[in-house]
Amino acid sequence: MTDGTKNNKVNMKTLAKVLNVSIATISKALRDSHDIGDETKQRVIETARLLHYVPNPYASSLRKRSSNTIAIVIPEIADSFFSQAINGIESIVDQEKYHALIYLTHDSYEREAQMFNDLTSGRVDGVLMSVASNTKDIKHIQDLQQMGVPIVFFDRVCEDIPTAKIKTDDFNSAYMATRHLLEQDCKNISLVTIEGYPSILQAREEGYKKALTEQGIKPNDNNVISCANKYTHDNIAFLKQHIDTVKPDGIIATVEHLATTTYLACEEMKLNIPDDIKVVCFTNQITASILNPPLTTVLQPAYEMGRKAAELLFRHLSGRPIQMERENIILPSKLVVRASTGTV
Amino acid sequence: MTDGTKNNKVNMKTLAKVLNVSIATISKALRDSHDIGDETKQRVIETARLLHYVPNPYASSLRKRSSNTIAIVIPEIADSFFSQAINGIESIVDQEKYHALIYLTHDSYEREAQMFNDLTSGRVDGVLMSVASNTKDIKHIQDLQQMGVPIVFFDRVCEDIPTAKIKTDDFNSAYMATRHLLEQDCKNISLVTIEGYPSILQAREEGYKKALTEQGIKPNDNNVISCANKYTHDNIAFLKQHIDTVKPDGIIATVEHLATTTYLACEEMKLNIPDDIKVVCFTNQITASILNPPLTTVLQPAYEMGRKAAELLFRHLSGRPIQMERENIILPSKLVVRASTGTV
DNA sequence: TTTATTTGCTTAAACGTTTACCTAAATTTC
DNA sequence: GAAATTTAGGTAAACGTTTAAGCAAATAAA
Repeated sequence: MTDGTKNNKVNMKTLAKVLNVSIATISKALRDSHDIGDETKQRVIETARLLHYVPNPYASSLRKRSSNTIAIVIPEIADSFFSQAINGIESIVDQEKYHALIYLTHDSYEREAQMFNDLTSGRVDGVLMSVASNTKDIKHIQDLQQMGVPIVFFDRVCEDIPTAKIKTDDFNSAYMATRHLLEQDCKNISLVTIEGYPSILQAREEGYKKALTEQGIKPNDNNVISCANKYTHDNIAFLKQHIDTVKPDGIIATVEHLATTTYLACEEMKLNIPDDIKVVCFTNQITASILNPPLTTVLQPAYEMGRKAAELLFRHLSGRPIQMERENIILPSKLVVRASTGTV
Repeated sequence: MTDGTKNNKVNMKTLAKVLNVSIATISKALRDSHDIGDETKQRVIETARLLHYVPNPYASSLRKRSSNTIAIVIPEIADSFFSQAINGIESIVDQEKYHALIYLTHDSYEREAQMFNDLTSGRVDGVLMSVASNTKDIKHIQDLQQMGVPIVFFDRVCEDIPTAKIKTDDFNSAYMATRHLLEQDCKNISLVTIEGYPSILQAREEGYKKALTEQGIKPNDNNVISCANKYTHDNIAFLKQHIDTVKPDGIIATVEHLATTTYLACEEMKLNIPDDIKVVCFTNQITASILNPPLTTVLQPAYEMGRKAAELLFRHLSGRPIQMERENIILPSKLVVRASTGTV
């Protein structure tokens, strides 16, 4: 049976035999080495094309001790921020003719540590990552870095690792969001966040508190509620209970999936947004503008952050390394005001 | 300077030296070969752990001619369907201790063909893919398959390639969606779709037409409008013009980003959904239920499709290959009725 | 002319595994 | 107790590249 089994793979040996030159000549010709004459180069390139030669990446990586591959390590993917960030990353990876391995930690430290241990093998030339929210012990990250693998953090950075970081101004945008609610006459603003506390959520909480304090409002721990970090009905019930007891007139939801949670909780409680309660959410969902009512959002520059992170990594990778730890870039988020925080 | 340069990498040679055995013994011990005594195995495993030995994947892949890696080739990623599908895929990839390379075609045949040409190198053991909408020439796919690389299609399948396919019932769900609109008394239903026509959109169009025909309504080409396949303001203008001239009382939007387009077009034209015009959209966005008004959707089993596709691929990969071309799985989509198609 | 340099290619080792084949000792079988 | 088998390892080749080192012929410099 003439089935599709891995057949007649053409490699450098094949080309060498066909052209009656050495394997080294093939290799050098294809890499456009100065060692090889123009005419020979042309002949090699031509027959390589003719025979559909494609270099074996594993042989090449083994020998060169570099893989033309990076890892993208993120908590989750079904999230507008991360999928848009990947788009940004991909735009650079593609341009650099690199390859991207994708790893989801599901926000678990254990998985993250395990993945990092694997990456220790030399599988990738660099890592772009958003750390898991419950990662406290950072030894796995330090270990990988010590092996010489460059890491660039984006969004959920790890402050204790000296390397490039692409962040957005979480503190400030939470501050602005809270200010906005205060200006809309909210007196009792709750922050709906998630447990585990990645540092960005910490920053958002602090921005929120700063805005309150500035207005002479003493932040109350009862106004901060921590949900599970996934979209679940339990969160809705939990939030309803919070609203019932604390009776906030404004809510800041710190992560994307809490938008739906908040809206559904309000709907079930027959609370009108924005009349009874005003809502702002950190989200990149394009549907924000067609929600009921349109949702005021803190929009993160996801694509740009991914792109910038990748750019930095490749700048470090190609040519001489740069001083990664000095790159600490903050791209601004944007408060997009819509009907959920007032009459438009 | 004691900086983090690729240092003291511990490999099998190191272990062999430390334990005073041959490299072969190390290799066999770690793979739990029958050739090695239990005591030696333990010693090897122990020191490997102690010295943080992690096998070099490139050496291993080169020698074994298999990579423990698959490719995920999809048109785009900032789309709920695809990101949820990736979640499903990842659940299996992780379990099988495989690695996943991600490639975005941006719906371009040229990119897709180029990627497939690269994959010819043996970089991956298998491919999970959703084909680009403008892919007509399928030689690149055939070539890869002929090299012995198994391919599983999901969602946007290529019917002419004999291999496993995971689809959803596009024809039927479009039929059901149209029926639903008809039952809600729509008389003039438009289909808003995209140019390029992947086969699934073809199926959706046919389901739509079937439902109309059944009700004695002759499908009119004027009722089918093709937008650009990305979220753009031009699409909104284009759709507004369509609504203005054709005056549909029902709209079926065949891809996710057209939901926002449709809602915004209606809003700008001061058309009330569902009173003036009813809307159904194929989308997996969780915000559908909190839109203004909540959107009736055709919800695809994205996670399950990704998972199933990966399962099939790995069933083929591990153990004896299966008859891939006989696997043609159809997972049902679900029509979730909400306020956008009537009074709830 | 002789010597130095450049050009264009070859040889062979290396990257870190895996595995077919070999071997010597220990054990079993008869 | 001799022969057969099993056990526990070792040797070396192979996977497909890249590259340092070498070398003969051609060219340039002296």
